Amino acid sequence: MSERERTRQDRLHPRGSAPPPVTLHTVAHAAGVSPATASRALNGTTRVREELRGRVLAAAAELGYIPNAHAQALASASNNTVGVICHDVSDPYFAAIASGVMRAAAERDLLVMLASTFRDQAREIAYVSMLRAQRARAILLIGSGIEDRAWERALEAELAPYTRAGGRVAVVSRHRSLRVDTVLPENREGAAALARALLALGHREFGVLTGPPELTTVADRLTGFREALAAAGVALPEERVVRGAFTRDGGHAAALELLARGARPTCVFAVTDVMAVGALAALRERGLRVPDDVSLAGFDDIPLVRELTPALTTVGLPLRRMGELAIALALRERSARSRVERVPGEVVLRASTGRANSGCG
Amino acid sequence: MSERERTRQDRLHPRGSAPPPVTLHTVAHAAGVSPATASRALNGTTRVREELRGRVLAAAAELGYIPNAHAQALASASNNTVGVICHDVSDPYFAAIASGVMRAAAERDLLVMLASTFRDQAREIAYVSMLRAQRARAILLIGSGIEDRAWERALEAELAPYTRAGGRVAVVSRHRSLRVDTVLPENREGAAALARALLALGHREFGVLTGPPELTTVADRLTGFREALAAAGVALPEERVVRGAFTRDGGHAAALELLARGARPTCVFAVTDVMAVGALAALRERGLRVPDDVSLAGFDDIPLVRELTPALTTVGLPLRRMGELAIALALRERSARSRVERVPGEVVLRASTGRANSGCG
DNA sequence: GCGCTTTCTGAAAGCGTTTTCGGGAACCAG
DNA sequence: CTGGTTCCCGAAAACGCTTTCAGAAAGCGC
Repeated sequence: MSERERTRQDRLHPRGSAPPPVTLHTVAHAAGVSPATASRALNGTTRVREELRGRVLAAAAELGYIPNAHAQALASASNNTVGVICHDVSDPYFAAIASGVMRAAAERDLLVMLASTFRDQAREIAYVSMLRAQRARAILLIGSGIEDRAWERALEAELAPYTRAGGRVAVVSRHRSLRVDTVLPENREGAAALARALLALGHREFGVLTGPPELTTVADRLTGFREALAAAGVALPEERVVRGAFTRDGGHAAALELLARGARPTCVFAVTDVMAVGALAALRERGLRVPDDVSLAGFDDIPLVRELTPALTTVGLPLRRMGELAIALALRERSARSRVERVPGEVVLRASTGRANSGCG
Repeated sequence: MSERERTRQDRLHPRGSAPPPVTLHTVAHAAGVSPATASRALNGTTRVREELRGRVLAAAAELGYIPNAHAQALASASNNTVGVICHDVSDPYFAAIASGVMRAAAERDLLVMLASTFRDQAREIAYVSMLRAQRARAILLIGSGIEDRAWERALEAELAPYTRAGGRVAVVSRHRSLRVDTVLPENREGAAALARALLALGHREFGVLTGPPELTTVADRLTGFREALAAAGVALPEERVVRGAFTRDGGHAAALELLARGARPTCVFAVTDVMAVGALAALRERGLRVPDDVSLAGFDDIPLVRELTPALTTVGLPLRRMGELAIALALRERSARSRVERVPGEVVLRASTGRANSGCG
């Protein structure tokens, strides 16, 4: 080891007690082979005499060698990380999907870099950029699709060079303005099915709690619900659909607003379970019993709604599954056209909905 | 550009349409400066003539240059990622802490690599190893502390070279066998305070639903609860504390078992909210009204317990805050001794607990 | 024993940055 | 003008790995 070689290390580990990092070079030296052979022995890319192979492995174990992923990535231009950008990890809906992603990633020995925009759009592009810098093998966007052309264009511009360079992109629960692989719940059909189920229970007077209309998830569910009602000849006056933030408190506020408008529906549909949770609390506060006075339904079937009293009627989505699908899609053999995996929702009737009660309010 | 230079690129981007990656070299060339100057202009590490600086920045923007994080990490031996290993991201308790970590990381422009062991110990060490390979600036362990010497020793052996090489380690909600920075809820004190509050409500007959005893979080809470009862001269017979899995269903099963043993406590304490959720369902199934027939209390104050009916009495922990603290701790000026940040729990009485009812069962 | 494959191995180039080092230009005082 | 600073900038080394390329060793038929 020449004198020159030490200078850099000294800089990096200024403390006197700095242990010399063990590199492939160290291992190779200890095993009495060249770094090239050591690399081959460790990675099994090429045949290497069994004896040497053993020596290398032993030396590596002995020295506690851990390859430098950065050097590997740099040299081989490959990498076992995927990036995930999530609308809001503290929302159970996205958390469940993310959890599915992580499980699938673990099975494939991938490391996931998870970022949450916490509902701040600007961060999304910033994160894409960071993940590009990391040369993530794939980038997954979970939720947060927004109908905003300028915005989408900017995002697309950021993504385009990435895919052109071989990166994979997939989105989950986000509308399809981006021409990438997509896992999409059948929001419209699900909401329609739910509406039909509620109609079958005899409901005719509905109230709807919805989120920001530029979120296409919201828009689709609203559309599906509306269409199904229309098909049955049931009106849904505009003042009966009230918009709130896409959160528990948003649902709470929206429900209050609905009642404040004097509406006395026999059934309330919140476009997400999270909003339904808030709505349930709001209805209670106003002295309404669910489902006796008013029925309540949500969408998503996040785990917690099963624990509510009454348990919430909703449209069930295989959240974890969706996350797994996204990874599978992104890592599958590359195809020219973007694929769409539609996942159906299943109406699950629970105690929060009952037969329509003629007398309410 | 010599002919030689193209060969590598061709291999990496085999498709004929492969665009030439834009590197620092490209930018420098376009700006008519050397890569060294381009690097300096971009990073602002050294003064560089304003005019050149402008040219470089313009060229970078024009070409859509994104630095290769791997090359940067390799060259500078620094890195802006932190690794987080979480006991189970799909558990609301850990998810909330992780969410705090992510928020804090975002503020510091750090990328987080999140891994979940999904309660499988073996994965923990494997992940530490992967994060070491990534040269993460810090590694955070969330939960999953287990009282198992052999195990802890193995983990310690994996961590030691990492910290020696300058890596930071912090743990959250995990007992202190590892000599690293720690964020620790005051489990014992919290449980004791809760016990006192319950005693004050007149309860004398308790049942306890607990998790795997080797999880020190569980053990500490149990101890605290027990001690407070003992201090008040109230007995807690062994058959009244039943052990279950550390999950919703574990709580459910444990509650059933408690009743099956013929116990008819006036108050049940589940060592975690998640278990309490299952317990609530179980009590209901057995026809017991909460809190009229039996009171129920948990620990953690995860968001969902506020939505239960009745809302759950529990010991509140600043979950997000704990995650933030962990990052702050890990990134703070290095100190020889490991620091411990103790976070107190606050008893929050909600509707699931009432005054002791002489007649129960 | 001689050429010709077939295996395996090592030297060295290369991945895309950062940082050291030294030199040239510009500046100031004398 | 000259000598000494001060500032900027470029050449080149270094980071730790993978992979190409070619050479050495071994096997084979003749």
